[in-house]
Amino acid sequence: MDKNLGTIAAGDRRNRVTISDMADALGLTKSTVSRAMNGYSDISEATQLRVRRMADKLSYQPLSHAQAIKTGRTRSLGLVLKLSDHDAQRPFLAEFLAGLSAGAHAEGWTLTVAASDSEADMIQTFRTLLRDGKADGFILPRAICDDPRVRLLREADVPFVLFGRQDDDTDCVWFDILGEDAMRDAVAHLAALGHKRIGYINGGTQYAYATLRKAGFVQGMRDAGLGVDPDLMIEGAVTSIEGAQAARTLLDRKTPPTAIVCAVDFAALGAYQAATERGLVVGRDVSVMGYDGIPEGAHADPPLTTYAVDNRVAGERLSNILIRRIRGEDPDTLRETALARFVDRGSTGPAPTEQT
Amino acid sequence: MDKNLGTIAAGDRRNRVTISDMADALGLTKSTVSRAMNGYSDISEATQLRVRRMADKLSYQPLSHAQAIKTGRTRSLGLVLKLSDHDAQRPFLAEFLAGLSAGAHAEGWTLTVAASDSEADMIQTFRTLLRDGKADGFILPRAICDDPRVRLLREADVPFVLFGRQDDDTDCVWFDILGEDAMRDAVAHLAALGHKRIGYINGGTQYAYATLRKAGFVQGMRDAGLGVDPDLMIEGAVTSIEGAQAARTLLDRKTPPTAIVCAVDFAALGAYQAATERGLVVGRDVSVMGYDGIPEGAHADPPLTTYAVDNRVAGERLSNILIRRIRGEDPDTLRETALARFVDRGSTGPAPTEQT
DNA sequence: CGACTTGCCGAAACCGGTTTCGGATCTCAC
DNA sequence: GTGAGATCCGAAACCGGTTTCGGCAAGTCG
Repeated sequence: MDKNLGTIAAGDRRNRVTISDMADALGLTKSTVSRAMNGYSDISEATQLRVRRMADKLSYQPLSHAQAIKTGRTRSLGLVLKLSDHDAQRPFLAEFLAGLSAGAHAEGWTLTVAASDSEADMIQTFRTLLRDGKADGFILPRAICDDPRVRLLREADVPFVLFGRQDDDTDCVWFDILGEDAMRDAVAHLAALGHKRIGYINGGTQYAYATLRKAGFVQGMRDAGLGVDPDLMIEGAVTSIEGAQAARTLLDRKTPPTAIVCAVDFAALGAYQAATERGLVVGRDVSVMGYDGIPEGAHADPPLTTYAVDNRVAGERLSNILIRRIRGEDPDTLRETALARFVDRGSTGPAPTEQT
Repeated sequence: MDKNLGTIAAGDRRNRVTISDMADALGLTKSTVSRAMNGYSDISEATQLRVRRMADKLSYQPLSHAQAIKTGRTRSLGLVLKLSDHDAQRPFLAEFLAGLSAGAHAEGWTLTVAASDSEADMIQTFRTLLRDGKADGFILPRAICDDPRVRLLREADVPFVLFGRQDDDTDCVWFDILGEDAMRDAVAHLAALGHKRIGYINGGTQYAYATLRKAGFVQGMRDAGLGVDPDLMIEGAVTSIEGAQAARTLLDRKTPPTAIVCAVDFAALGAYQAATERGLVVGRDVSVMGYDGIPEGAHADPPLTTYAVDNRVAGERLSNILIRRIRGEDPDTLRETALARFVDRGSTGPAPTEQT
């Protein structure tokens, strides 16, 4: 057992075990230790093993910024937040960060976070972070169509991973939740309850997910043998205000829907309000389903039936994928998806009997 | 004008301007350039100026991890989030991070973020980050009484800055919002509306702010010439559930309060629910005031009157203070406070006329 | 049995900075 | 005119790693 386990204070920076200590302890040279640690094939298996064993006996880990000066890489992942997105990502951010951090930490990496106000600012932030070697690759949350970040990083040949999918897959890895499956399932759920006129409130059309979820909804309608009425589909609601507005439009149609599927929970909560304004009881007079699993949904009245996304796991997977990408693994093996979890709460019910 | 402004891509890591380039361009040696950049007094004023001018002509900035290998410092700030806090800090996190990042960026620093599940894990995270030189100092959000993080960092002699205040100020710098002033002001506001029986729902007692805000409330009551009734004060409500519970207790007293001041917005929203359950209309039958300025408050019915905290500014100030602390400025000049902004919305009204 | 690989490791240069040490020049008093 | 300081900068070592290059010993082949 190592006895200096207790004194891991600041002074630790001084009596940190270095590669020279390793070399001395093993009777080898620095270069051999280094190449052994990095798995070079010109070091014998036996020596590699001996070095590795000594490494975790002395709990030696190369200083990332010491390696960086030669290799340019610091074992850190970059995350650049865009402020205008914040309203939307607010509920997820904490868990998402926790996941990212956990995924990075598991491999001995760290997470560098920056924020930017404008898009131009964001691009500049990427460049600075890269130039100063503060990040070896980037996590890009909220994939959007024809993403400027993707363009930048691709042409700069810098590794990145998307949260969300992208049309052009070349050299592009991602993790995503199958929102389209959720939307399809939502329709099936409602159809099973007897609903025939089902409205759909989509999210921001600039985001990649919007197209997918909408397609999922349409597919669900087809699967259920229901007609798709363009008049019952509205785009671009990501806040509860926008959701309320959209729901008002839907509920004021001549033949209003008996159920509304929302691509975003916030919009669904807005739909609650629109329904209440019209004297409709959610879950009885009109069914509402959301997607995201925001905590506010659980406390709404009635609790919102939705598809919950595990943002912690998403973060973990994203970090892991990005690290493997940076290490050079084949992009084609680095795309993952997961399913949203159906949370059946009180906001859906049997279709009200017709009484035109 | 520099012509390679367009090619700031990844290759930039190669044609980055180094200290040797600087030395060549100036006809000096690396050591002179280095000492000039760092303001050593054995370099003449004239030379320092010449070097600095060339530095921003070539836009030279020393590579932080190259300096780190000798100095041990990487110009990066550490932030360790504790997961169990997340529910509470969720609404603020995005803006807080944006502020921290902006404050760091303004000085050419970066932000390293980590998350931890347990407290033991958190301590370990601090140590790892320190040992690997991933952070030169830490921002500690949510100051708590007898903070274990403070103990650790203090004995390790690592710089840190608190968001919130601490009893023991020695070598300890902080930024804080004067919550006690807000609470005092809230009482004055209500007293001016004729309220005499005012309830108080405090936040988590382990947090430093709870003591302060409570004291502010008490002071406000005294200032208004009102008696402080311990039966109308409840501790430890940080969620809307806990707030509802506390408000129920208050509203079910023999002589219930006509107004309730909450140390935390979430609790105030819970109070809304408790009031509604009892057929009371918030803003008419009972006044409610909160603190924090969460966005949900603005959309509540009626919109919550509260004291808004600017978490972006807080983050900015915290970064700035920490950086100056790391640079060695006198701690006594590095403590700042700011005021919460009163947001008068619809949740308060004149005290109902007595009708016992 | 000698030449040619091959496997394995050491020596030394290098990365981009910082820091110690010492030496050249200049000033000034005596 | 000279010795003592003071001023200012260069030379070189150093930090903790990586990488290139070359050499030695063992194995292979004709």
